[in-house]
Amino acid sequence: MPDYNFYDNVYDVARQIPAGRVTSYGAIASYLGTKGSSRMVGYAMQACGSAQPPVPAHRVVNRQGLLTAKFHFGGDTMQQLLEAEGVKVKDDQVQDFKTVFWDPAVELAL
DNA sequence: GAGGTGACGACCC
DNA sequence: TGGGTCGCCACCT
Repeated sequence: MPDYNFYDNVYDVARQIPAGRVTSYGAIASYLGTKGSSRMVGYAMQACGSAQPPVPAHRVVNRQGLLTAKFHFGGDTMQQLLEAEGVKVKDDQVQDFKTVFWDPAVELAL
């Protein structure tokens, strides 16, 4: 791995999330080998606004499929974006979460 | 240089 | 089954 930092790694994985799919902070953290640092993933997302190209942070939710990031988007922006991609969102929670769940450790495995 | 913070997760009761 | 607490590690002040 080159000079890639933890943030860059998180961004890289998040940008690989296909539309209509979502993943969790822990899944990304685990894929990066820092599952214990799930917070770091979320923290990195906080700075995703400065990342280039922009990171689809709206496709990243917590382990419960809850739109925790929505609170930071500042409105229903996150839910609107997810629904626009085909992800059903109800009560700030992703419907059929396990179905639309995109695990980098599996999809990007090998 | 040290302390506090945080978009989470897992364990314990 | 649900709520509360601790741990984690990088970034900011």
